[in-house]
Amino acid sequence: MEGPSLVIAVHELRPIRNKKVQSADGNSKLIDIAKLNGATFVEAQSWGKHLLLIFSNTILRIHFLMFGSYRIDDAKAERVPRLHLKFSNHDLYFYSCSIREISKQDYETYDKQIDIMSDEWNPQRALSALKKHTAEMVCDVLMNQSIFAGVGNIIKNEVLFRLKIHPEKKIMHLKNYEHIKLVEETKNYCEEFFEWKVLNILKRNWKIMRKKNCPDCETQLIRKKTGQLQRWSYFCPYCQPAVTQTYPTRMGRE
DNA sequence: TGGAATGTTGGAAC
DNA sequence: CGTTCCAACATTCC
Repeated sequence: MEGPSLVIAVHELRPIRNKKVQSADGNSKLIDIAKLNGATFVEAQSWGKHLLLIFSNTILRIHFLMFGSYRIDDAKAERVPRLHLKFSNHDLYFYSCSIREISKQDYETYDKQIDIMSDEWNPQRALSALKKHTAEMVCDVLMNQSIFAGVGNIIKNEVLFRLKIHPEKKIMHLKNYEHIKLVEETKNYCEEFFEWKVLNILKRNWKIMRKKNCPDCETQLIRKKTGQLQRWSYFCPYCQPAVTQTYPTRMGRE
């Protein structure tokens, strides 16, 4: 789950704000579930890919990783939730996610300026951070959660295609204007991701993610695990040429 | 239908 | 002891 989806989660949890936990259960091992009984759920907040549940007596940090999910009322059949909270008006379920309790001090170290979905997100900080990671591949830097908190693999691939940048290009090999575009377009795409996700039309707006051919030139896309993170990159070898590579022949032309 | 995939972590290995 | 690497986890989708 990527940053924009977390913002949606926060919104969906608004009706439960300031409600008392009537009962709590689940199979989460790392938290003291009993402690939540009788506590008041104050509100949810997000930071990057973290969902923070603020209670009267503690703060839980939820990370959905690849397969995590949540449900309001509509429990999944035959599945034990990591955490289930019963309120007077709703039931809240979290599945296959990582849940941890964090301290007030941990909470205060969250820096909104690097959360791509925050109103306080600071593009200048991201830009100067790029200059500290010049020897790294752009695919890794975009997914670096201490630079672009909330950016995930979908956003990475879609942004790089929009900018026609090869995922394995090093930051130092990008032009100055490309550095600026990278920061700007990542924010833009995140906002669009959010809108599409709300309307349930995210996937149909993917240009390159899990596609076979380039939407612009029909060239067969490359699908490769790239960078230190070894996450799947989808890219067009024609539209997003590598630094040293010679341009491949455009499909349909010789 | 099996394999791929919106991700991070903890600990082994060096 | 610091850094790097990789297995583990878990579930939906096509």
